[in-house]
Amino acid sequence: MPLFVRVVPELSLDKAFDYAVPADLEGRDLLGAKVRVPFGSREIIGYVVELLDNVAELTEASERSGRRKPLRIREIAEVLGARPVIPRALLQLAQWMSEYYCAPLANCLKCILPEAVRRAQPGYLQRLWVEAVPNLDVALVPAQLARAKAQREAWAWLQEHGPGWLADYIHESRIASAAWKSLAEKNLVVIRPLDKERSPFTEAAVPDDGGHALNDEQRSALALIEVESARPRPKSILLHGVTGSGKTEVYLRAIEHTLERGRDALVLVPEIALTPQTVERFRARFTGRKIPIAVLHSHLSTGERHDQWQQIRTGKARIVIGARSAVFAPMENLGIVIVDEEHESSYKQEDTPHYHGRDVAVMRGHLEGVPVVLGSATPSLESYMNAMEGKYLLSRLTKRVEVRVMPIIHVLDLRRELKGEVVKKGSKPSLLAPRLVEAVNARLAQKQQVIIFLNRRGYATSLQCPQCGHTEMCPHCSVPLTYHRAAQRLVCHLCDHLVPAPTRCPQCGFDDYKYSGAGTERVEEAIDETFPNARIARMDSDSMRGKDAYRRTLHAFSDGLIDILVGTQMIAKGLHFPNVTLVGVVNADLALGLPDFRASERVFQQLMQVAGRCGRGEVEGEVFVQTRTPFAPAIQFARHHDYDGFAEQELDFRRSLEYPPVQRSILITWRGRDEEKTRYMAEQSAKQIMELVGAEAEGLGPAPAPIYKIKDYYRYHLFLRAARVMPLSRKLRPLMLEAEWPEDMRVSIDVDPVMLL
DNA sequence: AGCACGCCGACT
DNA sequence: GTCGGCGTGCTC
Repeated sequence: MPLFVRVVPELSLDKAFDYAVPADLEGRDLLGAKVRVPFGSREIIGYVVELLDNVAELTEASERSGRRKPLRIREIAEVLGARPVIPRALLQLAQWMSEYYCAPLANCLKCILPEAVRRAQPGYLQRLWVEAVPNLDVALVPAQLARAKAQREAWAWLQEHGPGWLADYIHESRIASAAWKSLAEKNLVVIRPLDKERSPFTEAAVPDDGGHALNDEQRSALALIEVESARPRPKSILLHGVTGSGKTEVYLRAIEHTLERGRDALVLVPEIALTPQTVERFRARFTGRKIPIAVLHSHLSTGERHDQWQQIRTGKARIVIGARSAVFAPMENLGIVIVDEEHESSYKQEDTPHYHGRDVAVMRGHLEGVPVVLGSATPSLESYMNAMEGKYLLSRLTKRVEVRVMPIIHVLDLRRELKGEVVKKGSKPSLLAPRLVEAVNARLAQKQQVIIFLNRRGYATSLQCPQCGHTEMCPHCSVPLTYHRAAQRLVCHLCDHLVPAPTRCPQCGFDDYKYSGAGTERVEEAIDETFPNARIARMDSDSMRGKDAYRRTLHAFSDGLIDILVGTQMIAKGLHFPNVTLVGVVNADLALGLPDFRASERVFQQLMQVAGRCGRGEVEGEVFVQTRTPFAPAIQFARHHDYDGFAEQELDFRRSLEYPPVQRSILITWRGRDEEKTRYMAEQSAKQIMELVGAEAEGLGPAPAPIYKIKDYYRYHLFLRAARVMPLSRKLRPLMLEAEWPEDMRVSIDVDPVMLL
């Protein structure tokens, strides 16, 4: 019987507090329970994260703070709910994350319990709404607040932004809640709880597609999963299947098998792939059989999320489909985890804790004794290496279903293709090589469809003066501004800084300013000119602002109302259009130039991914890749559809430089407004870190980050490499969590970083 | 996070 | 003098 428990408060407080268990609560299942506890002069909500059996275990803090008055241990006031809100396995998972990713436990618990669920007490769908008292003589107010600066600011904020959610305003305006409350007490504003409305779930009936016969490869993949499911300590399985090889069918069968065994299934997909299309595929198979499916994605309202979560927690949902954070779905009867497109970098969370959905999934599977299936046409080198070393099992699907062949990939060397071209004064250089144009025309003539792909990030249109070479930079970030033609503006992609596009060069005054580069806008325009009779649509995050725009464009394309689809990443993923027979890649070089050791891997993955978009129907597909570096390994191996070849050579490269996955890595970033101070802090604490880790890790830096400044914060990196992460994390964690940094200095620690910018 | 405590400047 | 705003520190 535990005498004491450790509780993490439901506050943005990265600490745990110990409480005594009163006699009347003995025998209750407390681990993971939501509790009400006394806290200073008030009572708060918290979660029991540990059971302590004797006094000796009580707060190590009592030793540290021992010099002061002895610690008083108070009792739990109440246990909320009949059983713990956090399933045991998830609590363990949070504890592992906290250690591995060097993050506060409270922070990891937040990942596990969605906001909507944590706030879920009586008025769980209510939030505080603030608005000015109507019919107030606005002119008189400032005088009334003459002595209250913060309240004046809050009042001004409200005048400017109108009524809104109090929590949002406190956050955005950085004016403390006290000021707002004072305004309310002075009857200048009204703060009241308001329902955040919940939209009903639209459930269209979908016919059961019954499933297709499996080919030999699919059958053996399934067999492997089934055998593994039966083991007490199953290994994770890497399912390497080329695009169009029927991975999804294998998932569906594996899920069926799991359900038959009376267990539930969790499916993770990348955020961008979590489209109605994807979910349909699962619903088609299972809803007909009355198997409830829960979906978790970022666009759910608070209420919807809460509902879905409860469905899962109470065991009603048998299948859960969701993006990264769904890895924490509170299932208690888990039988299998599937991570589709496991190589996707969107599985990595960009803020603390910097966890990787795929890796957390693998750990969850390990903790719960269930197999984790990692699927991809282009596995990450991390997973590939794990498979080669026997840490994961490997299953392969090398053939496309229904005897469809892989598309032929033509590499067009732009340096040659466009050589003969004379760029006339005042005209723009061609974007598409004549051979590509010819091929597109041929396909259009046969009433087939075409996808033109370009990488927006690398290919953003920066503004360069043809006379002096001056490039307009963002004043707050060290990146060039991007030209948006429709709005005639220059925009920063990092901080959204926005200025009207200048008509003359700010540097030398040159007034025949040409906008170079080729964003989707420019490509669409060029394609319009080149193929005047084709119906063209553009798809990128700018043109797809509306909620429905995405779906409608895809429908139009699928119905054959569009001939050429131009777009970014968005159209590279998982779309299935049998009539697409040609894919053009405007420029494959972009990402190769990035200061990131994974650049080559990304280019390869992207090319394979895009190539997979065509030849999914009866007619053989064809891919044209334009590049100025035709002999780059990423391009050559992609051309031959040779994943293994690429992986092996890339792994050699990583081995020679001791980069991940051969060595593991941790990236520490210092950010500060003052350039000198930031550099100094980085150097000082880097020195401290290197002393601490000793020979265990090798450190590169501290050095200015590749993107030196973002939103007016200067950034310094320290890149640590080591054979193993956990020992390093254990050493770094206390240092990172306990260190006190000067005001306006932020430090982040990223274990297994994906982006090094 | 929120709530005490305490300092400080502005007014009955 | 004293009232209320706002900075600091602490909560098992």
